[in-house]
Amino acid sequence: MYETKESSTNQLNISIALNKCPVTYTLHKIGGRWKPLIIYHLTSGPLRYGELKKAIPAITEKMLIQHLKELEADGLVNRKAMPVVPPHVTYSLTTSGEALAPVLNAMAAWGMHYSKADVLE
Amino acid sequence: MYETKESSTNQLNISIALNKCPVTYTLHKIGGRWKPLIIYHLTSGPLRYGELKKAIPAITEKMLIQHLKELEADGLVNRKAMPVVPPHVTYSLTTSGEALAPVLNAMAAWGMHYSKADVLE
DNA sequence: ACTAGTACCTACCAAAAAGTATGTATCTAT
DNA sequence: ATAGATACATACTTTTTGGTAGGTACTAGT
Repeated sequence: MYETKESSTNQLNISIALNKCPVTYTLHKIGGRWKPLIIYHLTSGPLRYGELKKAIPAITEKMLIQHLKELEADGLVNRKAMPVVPPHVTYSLTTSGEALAPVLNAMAAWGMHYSKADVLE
Repeated sequence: MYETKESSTNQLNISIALNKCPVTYTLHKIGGRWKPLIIYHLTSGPLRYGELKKAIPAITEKMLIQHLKELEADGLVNRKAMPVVPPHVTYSLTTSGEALAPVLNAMAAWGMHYSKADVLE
């Protein structure tokens, strides 16, 4: 009939793909719904949490902060908190975050070229 | 307490992100677990279904064919079936699929550089 | 005492992506 | 008649990602 494995291979497969393919690795780091946009906005300089929120109106605070935490944990983004009240926190790209520029440019170029009349799908 | 919206904004947000960000668009096209690997294997020339399967042992047939269908629908991959028995089907990159090369190269370069001692996470 | 401002946190739920198991068609060779 | 080869299809489940709704802390200003 139908038996299910105790532990799925999902996590395993992630690391297989990560190990086999540096592209998958990169994809894994920038692959959240709003991560490219966040990184893009930070390329022109550090921004405060609230400024990022304003720059990406459709994002919820939960997703914004979740993505920021992940980007920070992945070493792409720096968080700098000033111990004042009300809080003042700025986010900026790290060296490896800035090194993504050529990647993002290549992706943007391809995307702009091949998304003609296709975006509304 | 807890009320739920009739229709979630998930789909809406996808298209917002896609429209705002060509990088997100590109990400959307190559963003399946095994898609980069599939595309990579096709860069050296057309392959049969079974050859792709052998090239990526960890992938299940369901995911392989699902990704191939999506890549085909997205215009990145061509499917050519010979009406013989047993079936003989080859997959190859389209022009836009081949145009991903610089994107994948940039991603691979970044990935290889920044994944040192990090892959085992 | 109360409100405003900033940057979060958390419990819960929904939707999407990935994985498991099994089945199908067709012809050739045995 | 049966098995082998090839390229799928499909029903169902699990895992991950994203969204909703609400709350917190801390101080300054009124």
